[in-house]
Amino acid sequence: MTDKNHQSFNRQFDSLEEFVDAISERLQCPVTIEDSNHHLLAYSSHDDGTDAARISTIIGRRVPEKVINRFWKEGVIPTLNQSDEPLVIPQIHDIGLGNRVAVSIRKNNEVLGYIWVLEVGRTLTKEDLADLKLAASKAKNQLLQLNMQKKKKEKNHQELLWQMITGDARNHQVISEQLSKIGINPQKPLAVILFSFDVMSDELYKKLVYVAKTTQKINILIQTLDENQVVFLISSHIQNDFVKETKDFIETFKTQIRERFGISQIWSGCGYAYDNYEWIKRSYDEATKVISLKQSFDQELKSATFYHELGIFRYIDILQQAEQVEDITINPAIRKLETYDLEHRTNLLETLDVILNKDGNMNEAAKELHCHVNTLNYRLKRIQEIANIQLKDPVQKLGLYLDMKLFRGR
Amino acid sequence: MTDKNHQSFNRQFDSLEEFVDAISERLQCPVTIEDSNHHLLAYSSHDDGTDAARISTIIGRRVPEKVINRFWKEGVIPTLNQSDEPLVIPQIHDIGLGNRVAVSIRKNNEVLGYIWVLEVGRTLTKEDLADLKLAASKAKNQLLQLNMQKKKKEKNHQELLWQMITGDARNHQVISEQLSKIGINPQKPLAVILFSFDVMSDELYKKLVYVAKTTQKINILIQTLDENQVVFLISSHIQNDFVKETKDFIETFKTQIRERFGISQIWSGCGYAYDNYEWIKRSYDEATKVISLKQSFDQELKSATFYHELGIFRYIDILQQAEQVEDITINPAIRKLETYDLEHRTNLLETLDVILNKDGNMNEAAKELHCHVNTLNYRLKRIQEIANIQLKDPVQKLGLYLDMKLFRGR
DNA sequence: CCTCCTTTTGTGGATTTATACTAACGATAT
DNA sequence: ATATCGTTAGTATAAATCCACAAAAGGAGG
Repeated sequence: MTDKNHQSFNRQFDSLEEFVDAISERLQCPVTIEDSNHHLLAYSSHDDGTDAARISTIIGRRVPEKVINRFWKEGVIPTLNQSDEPLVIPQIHDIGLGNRVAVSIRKNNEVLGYIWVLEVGRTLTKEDLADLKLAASKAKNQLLQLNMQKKKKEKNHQELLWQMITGDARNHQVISEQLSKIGINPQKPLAVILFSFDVMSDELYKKLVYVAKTTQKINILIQTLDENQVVFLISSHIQNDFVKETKDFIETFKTQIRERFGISQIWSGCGYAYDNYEWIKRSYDEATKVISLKQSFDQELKSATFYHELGIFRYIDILQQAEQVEDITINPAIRKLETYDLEHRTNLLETLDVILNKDGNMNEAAKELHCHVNTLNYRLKRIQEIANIQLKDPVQKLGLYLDMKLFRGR
Repeated sequence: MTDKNHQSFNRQFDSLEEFVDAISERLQCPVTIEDSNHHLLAYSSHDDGTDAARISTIIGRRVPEKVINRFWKEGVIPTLNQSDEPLVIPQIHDIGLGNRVAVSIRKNNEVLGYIWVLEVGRTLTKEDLADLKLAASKAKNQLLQLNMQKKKKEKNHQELLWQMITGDARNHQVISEQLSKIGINPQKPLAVILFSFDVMSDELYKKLVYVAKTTQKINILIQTLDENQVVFLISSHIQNDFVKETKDFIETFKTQIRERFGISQIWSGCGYAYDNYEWIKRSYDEATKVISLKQSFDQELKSATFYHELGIFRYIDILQQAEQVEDITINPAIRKLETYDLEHRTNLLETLDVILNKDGNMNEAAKELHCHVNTLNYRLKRIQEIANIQLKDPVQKLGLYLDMKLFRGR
């Protein structure tokens, strides 16, 4: 490294832009600095050749999701996260990435961001790489400062989120103003998503937020941690797209958490998106209920993400409480089937349960029970005879369905 | 009338049997005496010729239901009830009735019973008829005495019934013993049937009990009146037959009340039949709930008679109460359809309701809505788009069904 | 052992249901 | 007026469901 360069990295920079230009000048290549979430912090201005990925990054002010994802799959980001050495990355043509070199900006073990150098026209020498490493260590101070501001801001955001979900902030107007004050002005319906984990740590939480924010499938306004639960406040565009996009997000999120960190036991739930911000608490409560009910009825609710998809199970706990108080007897039909099953070593009650779960679709039910459709039809006939019920009558059918669920809960 | 005869009717008779033999002797025909419910009280012993109906009556200790029914249809019994004149009834061959003469035994306007004279070998003269009328007036005293015993017995019965349905008598053993004490020893499951009327009077109550007892479709152990409601304690044979027979009884009962007294607004309900007599109160409560729910959901529950046939509606009121307390919002799907209906002058909400009531049977639903099946399919598709729901998912479908019912209750 | 009863599985044919495509109509906007 | 959209029906065809019947397997009890 030359003295000149050494000095140039040591001097005071007014801004990150000046700094990135200095690196670019030294290496004679386009340079980009990102934060730990791959959001663009600064990019060198005097760039002759730039690849598609860099253009997208600059335009979108963040690295495109598919690029991040690819870097994860290729092991690039994990490697960067684990060392402060520059990493040479060969070009990946199909997503428009030229040859580049990257290094993480870090304080001890915490990654604060990344410097990316695009190798345009030349290949970096060992000396260049050493200087790049030096530059990364110099960038640390700048990013630390930014990071502290960000953390402070986030604290404010989180406090507001807590006020909203605990019901402390009750007035739509007030909430809206406070959101504006901290730079969030959605003018859109807001909803709460929850993810619940078996274990939780500060480190894991950071990873989760990182993944959630980098999937870019959805607009996360505020996030926070509540014991083992991650709370996201999100904004929707149009109601219908919102549902689809959110489901997509949750799907991707879970997949990536599983692939990248090997965690597959994740419960998720999402409340309605409400225009009126008074109801964000309700959205949170709904998301909570989704999770707790999915934990109790994982089979029945495995395709449910939203509160409205809980269907009949929204009422289950109300009824269970009332049942206990009023001491209503178990439906005699169920009791009779139970007795019959015991006496004849049959499984009519389970059969009925499956039929009800499949809403009378005998083919599906037969598949699940590994028996012939006709067998199932025969059993159904017997069930109706024995239990003295009429499944053709929707009223009785629904009643039995509920009874079965309530019955199971004992 | 001869002095001899006159005297013979005036003398003291030790029993109704002696009395009926005296009439038979005088008229030279078989004679039968029934109480007001057509139960056999006495019959003449020295009978040469007897028709099928009389044999059945004597064997069964009461007049067969089809005979009673026929006499009502022919206007015989109404006529007898309205006058104290003997009535000559031509033979009705198809139910085995020969020629006969009947007269009501009455005290003022109250009918206490009937005397039947079978015209075997001879036809009664005017003089015979006058003597028969005299005999009827003499029988009054005997029947009045019987009637008073019966009423007293009934009072005891009713008191026990009240103890059971109010829960005063809690112990199975005790109830069973008390039933035995008053001559009822069913050793069978017992249930409560209720009939509720818009108006009620002592006279109507008597008529109702008369009809209920004479249909002979079911074994009524005790009956009583509770404001506008008639309460029957009934015993069952086998569970399955019980349901069928009871439904049959209720059907017949309502038909006859309508045909004979022109009353068609009748609510009915029946509780389970319980082995354990502690639960007779529960049977009563169930019957009460059947009636009140049928009054609220007459369309949905028009085929329901028994508590177990209430299906999902058993839970409706629990949920409605909880809804009020917790102030749960109306399902957004319903709200959206409502809005859409208003803006486009459509009936999607009603359409959904019918589809749900018909449990997804599009043909039936189309019939009810007077539209083409394809139209309905199209509407369903639109409904699912607009409301963002998925009726293929049974969980959502059931949830919506409940929401619609709860929603309607506002 | 056989017999009776329940249960399972299979077959064939009638009926119902699902789906795609099309014609037609009326309201609304251009 | 013309085009477009949402709506209603009709037809045709494939898919499924339903139903009656029969063969066969397994168990309980004599």
